[in-house]
Amino acid sequence: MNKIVTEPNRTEKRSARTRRRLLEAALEVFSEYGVDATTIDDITQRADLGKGTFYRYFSDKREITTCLVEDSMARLIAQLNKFSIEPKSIEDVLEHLLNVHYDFFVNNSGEFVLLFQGRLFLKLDRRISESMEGPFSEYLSAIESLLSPFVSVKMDLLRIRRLACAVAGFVFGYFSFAMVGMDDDSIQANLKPLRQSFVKSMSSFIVH
Amino acid sequence: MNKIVTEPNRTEKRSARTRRRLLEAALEVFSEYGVDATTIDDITQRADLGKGTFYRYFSDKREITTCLVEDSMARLIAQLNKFSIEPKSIEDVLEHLLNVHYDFFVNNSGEFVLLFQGRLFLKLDRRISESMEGPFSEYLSAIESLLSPFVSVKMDLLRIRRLACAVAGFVFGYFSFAMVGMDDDSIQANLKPLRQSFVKSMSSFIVH
DNA sequence: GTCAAATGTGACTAAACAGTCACTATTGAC
DNA sequence: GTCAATAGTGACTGTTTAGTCACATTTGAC
Repeated sequence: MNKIVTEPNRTEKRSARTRRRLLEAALEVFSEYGVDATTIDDITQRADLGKGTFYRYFSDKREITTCLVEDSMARLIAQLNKFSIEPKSIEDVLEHLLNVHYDFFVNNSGEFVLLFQGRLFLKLDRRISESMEGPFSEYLSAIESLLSPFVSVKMDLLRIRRLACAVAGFVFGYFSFAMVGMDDDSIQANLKPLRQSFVKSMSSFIVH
Repeated sequence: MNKIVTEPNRTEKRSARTRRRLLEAALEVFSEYGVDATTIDDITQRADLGKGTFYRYFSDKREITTCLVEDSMARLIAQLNKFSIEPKSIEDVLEHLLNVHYDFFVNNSGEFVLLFQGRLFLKLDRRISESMEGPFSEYLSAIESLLSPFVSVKMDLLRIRRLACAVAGFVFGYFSFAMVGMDDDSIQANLKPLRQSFVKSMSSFIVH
């Protein structure tokens, strides 16, 4: 048998690079103007490509948005599953959850608007959102998996899902308010003590 | 001097009613499709009025959005300033804050999308958001006023504003996640214990 | 080099939408 | 009732944007 995966040639490299440029440009303009307000021309102009090139890679704005959301979610979930030290308690897990979210959005601030709007629009614009149930569902499942080893078997799945909602809601909501009118240092200085308090609240909520 | 405020005649009543119908219709479609995705035709069709009628009362979508936001904010702030019992401690105030937000969004779920998107879009679509700095600023000030009698004089304004951001962020963020896939009873049953924990965290954050 | 296959392009068409305006309907004053 | 003033209307125009396609450019095979 010949090798199935061949070395990518120049054409394939160019194609992959163009696709990447489109995705990067879309993320940029989405975070500047918002997903809804962004046009295809905004994306191709930012990417310094012709408009026709966009339609060679994506059928419409919904599709590129879905790609970006899935990619962002996959990276966020990967971070959630990567521990620097093995968690010993539910407090460790919660600290980890908040740390990962914080780091993720500080290092990828563009993703914040994308994921947050995507989530909020679930019940709004069906055209874009239907294809996003998947990634967000996986996201909540990932949080559930992290928590489940530390909660009693008696605790039902609904309760864990609710906790996942609360953690995610706290982080997203706090960021959405803090990011307006606060510099990075302020956010960090402020979130730290709140985070500790929040971990304690959440823990006591779980253990009931 | 004659009375300045005369009894409204039929024409004035009709005019007021039409304006109200437009505002109600706009709130409905905003919460269904999102503010950005809504067109003027969506609003007038929902209100069962001609398109021209819209432009008789509002210059564009930005203006009717601003009206709705200001109105919602005024009612939310009024609720914040109305206590059933005099607060005796910072815990009482925080409980009150969370209760008011909860009741407000349960009874006016359409407003949730409006205020939340409005807030989030502050840094996105300048065309709509610039006129909203005011209401949201007043909102944060209202929260500050409630808290200030109970915090030490040493506590700076920035810290209070941050707490206001955290409270608002928590409530908005939690709702945004909880409202998808949770019925009203679930939200209520779930938010209550979380709310108590959150009040304790916040209190300790304030007293340092 | 030649030719074929793939990628890139922007002028073009079609559709959606904002905003206008000459007209109709309703109301108030008499 | 008449007339004037105000409210309501939807077909119309101009603008913006999505999506297409005939052509240009780049690459791979030979």
